[in-house]
Amino acid sequence: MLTPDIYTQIRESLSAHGLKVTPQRVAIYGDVLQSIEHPTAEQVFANISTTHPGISLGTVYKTLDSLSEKGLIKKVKTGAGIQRFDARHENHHHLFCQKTQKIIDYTDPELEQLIASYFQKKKIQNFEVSGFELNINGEQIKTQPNN
Amino acid sequence: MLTPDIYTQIRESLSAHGLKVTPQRVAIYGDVLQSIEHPTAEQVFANISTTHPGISLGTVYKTLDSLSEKGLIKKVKTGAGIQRFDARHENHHHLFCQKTQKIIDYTDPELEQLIASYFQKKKIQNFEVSGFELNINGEQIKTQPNN
DNA sequence: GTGTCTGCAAAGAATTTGCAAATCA
DNA sequence: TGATTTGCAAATTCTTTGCAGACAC
Repeated sequence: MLTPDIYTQIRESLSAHGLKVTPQRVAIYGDVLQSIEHPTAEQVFANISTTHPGISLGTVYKTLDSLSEKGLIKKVKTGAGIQRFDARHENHHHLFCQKTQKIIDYTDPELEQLIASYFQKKKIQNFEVSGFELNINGEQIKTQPNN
Repeated sequence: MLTPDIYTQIRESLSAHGLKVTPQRVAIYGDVLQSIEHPTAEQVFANISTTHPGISLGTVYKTLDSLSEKGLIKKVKTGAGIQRFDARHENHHHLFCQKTQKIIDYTDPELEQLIASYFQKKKIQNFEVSGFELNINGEQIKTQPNN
């Protein structure tokens, strides 16, 4: 659950990016922000339908689009034909679990630094690098539960 | 243009993966192999329609699916809701041009080595890494033409 | 007030599915 | 011959669009 104070930040952020502050937008942005699931439009819609019964799926699509246009959220690069969204701003990477199809955030300043410094010294011909994300493929493994 | 000998390899490869060798499959796999564009199903369909006038788009979808199931090709992770395919086997990464939406292959053994050795020493909790791809975002820049 | 945003429903893409006929092994 | 694969068309799924009324500023 998000604290009220975060909703204040959401409102300010929308406003600062020239987007009118509507309950729908606050709810949608808030949901993506708090979600660790990298939700699809449908999932966001399902999540906020409980608190915003009247909301329409079209609005969710439009809003996710506006938010990603303004850079408040990002479209996650997946190999499937469905779009998923991510609201984290810091550089981070994604673990793709091939078994469960889950996408898990992965952050490590060391990795960040490692790749960034690679690009600093290595210039790619005819291409100006503005950022990067690492897709890490593999499988989630269960730790032995202590029964 | 692919040499006839590569078509032989395609046939053997299909066969070795338990897929029956049909003209359609050979054409589709061949097209993805030779394409540097990371084509969509529609693009493959358009490309091979000239040489295989009767082919159906549904077949292209089914075949791309079979091929990627067998690991002969891969679905490229993009941020858009359209699937694109890649037939390269060696580890390689992708440059995403934000201006033209083009996807360009990028290979560098040094980068490969850099990240691989990172994962060797750094274990991620509850996750077994089987591979990785780096998405490099930025813009293609024109080299000054010598006018 | 005025321009933007929402909800709805319809349209449009992209992809999948079912099945009879054709094809490969 | 028998199992797979194809082509076709219909069905689904995902996403976008247009527009009238509602809302934010």
